Amino acid sequence: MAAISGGKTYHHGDLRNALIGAAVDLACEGGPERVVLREAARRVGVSPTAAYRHFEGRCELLAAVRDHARRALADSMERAAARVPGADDPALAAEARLAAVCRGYVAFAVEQPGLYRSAFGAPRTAPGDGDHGAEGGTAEVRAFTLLTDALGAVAATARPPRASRPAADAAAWSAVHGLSLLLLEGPLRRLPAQRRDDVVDSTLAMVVSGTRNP
Amino acid sequence: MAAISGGKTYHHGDLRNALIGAAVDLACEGGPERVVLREAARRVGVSPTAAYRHFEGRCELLAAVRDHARRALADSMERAAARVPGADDPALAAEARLAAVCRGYVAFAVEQPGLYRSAFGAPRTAPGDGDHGAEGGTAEVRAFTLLTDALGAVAATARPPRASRPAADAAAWSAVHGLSLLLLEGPLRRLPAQRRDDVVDSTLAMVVSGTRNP
DNA sequence: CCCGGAATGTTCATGCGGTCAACATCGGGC
DNA sequence: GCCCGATGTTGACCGCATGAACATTCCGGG
Repeated sequence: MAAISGGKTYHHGDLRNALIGAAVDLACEGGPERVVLREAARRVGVSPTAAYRHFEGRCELLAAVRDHARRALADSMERAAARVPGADDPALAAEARLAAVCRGYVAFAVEQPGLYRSAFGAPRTAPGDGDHGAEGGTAEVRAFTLLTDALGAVAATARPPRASRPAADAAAWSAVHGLSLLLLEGPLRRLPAQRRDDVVDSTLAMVVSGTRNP
Repeated sequence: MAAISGGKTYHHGDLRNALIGAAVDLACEGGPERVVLREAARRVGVSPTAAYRHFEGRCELLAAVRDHARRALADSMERAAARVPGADDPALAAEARLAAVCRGYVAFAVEQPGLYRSAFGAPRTAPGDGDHGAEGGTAEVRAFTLLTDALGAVAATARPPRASRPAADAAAWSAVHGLSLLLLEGPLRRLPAQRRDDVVDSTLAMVVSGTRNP
């Protein structure tokens, strides 16, 4: 059995998930650099090296955290989008949804800084190790899919139907991602909440405007 | 004397700068996380703890690297701006300069990834230490000033002269910063060079468009 | 010209983290 | 009921940040 038996046995039963949980907590508390094998093991009440039975090493644990963080980010975006009331004008509705999705993105970054910072970034621990994990192209990041779809919907309703948006998706993503990081660890951190809203609004305006106009 | 005497004396003569130099090299090679006191000391040919006579600790060394990186970034932007030919139409000239400044920004990030990544980010080493160093507001980052000025020039030549750009500067900065990071360590890394240019163009178009339109 | 303190480096020691190898224990399949 | 493989544990090694005590050098009085 792999259940949660009360008494602590020699074998944990679900160490892998327990470690991931602890690692996620660590990431929430202090970002990816805080995710430390020994500490995660300590929290689970297991010896420092037990993790190696379930992960290649720290990198792989971080990768698990990263996946969790990406899922959580996408969830935040979907929740934000779900809250926007429908509109009659499809164009307006599309724009509202785009804005909501973006807000959900930034909101997650601001509310879960540690987790957000763990969501991206190549596995960069050893100096000369490319990432051997998966991560094919830009896909597989649901957050990106959500953004792209919302963007596509706006473009589809544009007055002169836009034909090619060569890389407009990436541009929009750049904006929200950059904004998030500037707010989190960049020079925009420690910005009074109200000014922060201004900045967010400005950026979203830029994104929407850039989507609507050629 | 504090010069570069040939024979190695007990006293180095200019250890501080030598260490900064080594640290900058390290940052170039592997980003901020590669900046390690012991390695820098090793490269300079000095004992591991000698650095403590010149820096509080690793954080302060990193701060020195960060300042260097920011200067280099701003230089890259200025160089890029200096290369754009003048135009007759002041509005077009302003837009061209804005684009050039942004390109200089992204170019630096792509050409000097390690250094670029060292240029921002709060000094985050110990879990619970806010940064005690300076870093007042958003100022003092010459790169930001360059961007803001270029942006202001575009806004000034806009057909309906824009009155308030509440935080449009930050929006533009978000775009270039986010783009840089996505290209560097985000899902846009390992993008073929040509597609990369598309993405850059798209983003700049969004920035300019957002500046021109309400 | 000589001396003593202040700078600047060095050595030694502590503690944390990643990772490996050898050993212990448990859980099932035969 | 026994044996093997999966899962944990101990112990050890190495690199790094950092602090304390000691060594060397420089420089400004006297």
